[in-house]
Amino acid sequence: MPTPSMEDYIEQIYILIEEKGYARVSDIAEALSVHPSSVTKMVQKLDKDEYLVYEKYRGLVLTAKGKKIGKRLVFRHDLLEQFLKIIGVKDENIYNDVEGIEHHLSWDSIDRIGDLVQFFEEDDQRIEALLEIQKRAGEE
Amino acid sequence: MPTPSMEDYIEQIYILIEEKGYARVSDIAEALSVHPSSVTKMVQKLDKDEYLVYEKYRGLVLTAKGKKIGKRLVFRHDLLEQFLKIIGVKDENIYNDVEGIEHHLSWDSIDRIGDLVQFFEEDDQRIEALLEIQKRAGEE
DNA sequence: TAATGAATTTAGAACAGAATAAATTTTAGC
DNA sequence: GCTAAAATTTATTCTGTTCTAAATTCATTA
Repeated sequence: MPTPSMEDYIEQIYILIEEKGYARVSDIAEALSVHPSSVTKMVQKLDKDEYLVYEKYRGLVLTAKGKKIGKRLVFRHDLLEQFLKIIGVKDENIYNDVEGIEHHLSWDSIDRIGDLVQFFEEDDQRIEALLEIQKRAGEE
Repeated sequence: MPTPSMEDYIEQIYILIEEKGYARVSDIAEALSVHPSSVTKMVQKLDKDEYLVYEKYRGLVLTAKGKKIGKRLVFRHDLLEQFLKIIGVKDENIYNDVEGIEHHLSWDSIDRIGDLVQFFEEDDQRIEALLEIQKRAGEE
């Protein structure tokens, strides 16, 4: 099992490769707001645990295992963003909150939140009713 | 600002004092599944930061600041438990998930989740509809 | 193809939180 | 009050992640 920090790296590497075809140390460092030397160290660990294949100075490629996990992590991240957006959390809080909680929810919870998103997407009146409650709560 | 770990301790101390009138090092250790020596160290830090007053070997009392925060933390924890329960997360996952995410959500998100709980409590049909979606999703 | 600047890696230290083991203090039973 | 057991504390070590600073490798271009 990857640690939360390892998940951050795998997720970000997956996104970078999806977007640009490759993931350089410096890109990863920038995206995660850490120093390049931290990336190198973590990438060595991810190689040892076989989430990716890393060649010193040359770059890295996700393994099948790494890709599979990366894909799920990105899905989870996006779902949580969607969820917070739907229930009306301010944009400025969404990214940090998702970043904080994504590593700490069971897949059971993720699936239930998926159903919940579905629930609201299926019928606009539900969101309307929720907004109504928020207006009421805000006035108190 | 307390760190997540500090929040765990403050929250648990608040609960113990609420339940039994006091919080011994060994009770805190047991409740948080850490060793007593770790509790001592953290309690010293919480004393320095004025969340509580600690007297070596004798015990501790929350300050006004500690009580106020403890109360909010317990409220937040309970709300998140309620939320996961409502959306159908299995009991066996609820505690760990709440424990994991409670320290990482903005109060904006907490408030929106509060509204959401309200939304479902207000009308049983809403929960029914959600259950329906879950049944459907489970069959696929 | 040699030099320079950019990117990467290594080595070592910091930091937070927790563990272990040993020492100290408190509490209970006699 | 004294002693044994329980609770607590101290001192030290460990783990995981990050940082800094220095060394190395790579890439460009002249």
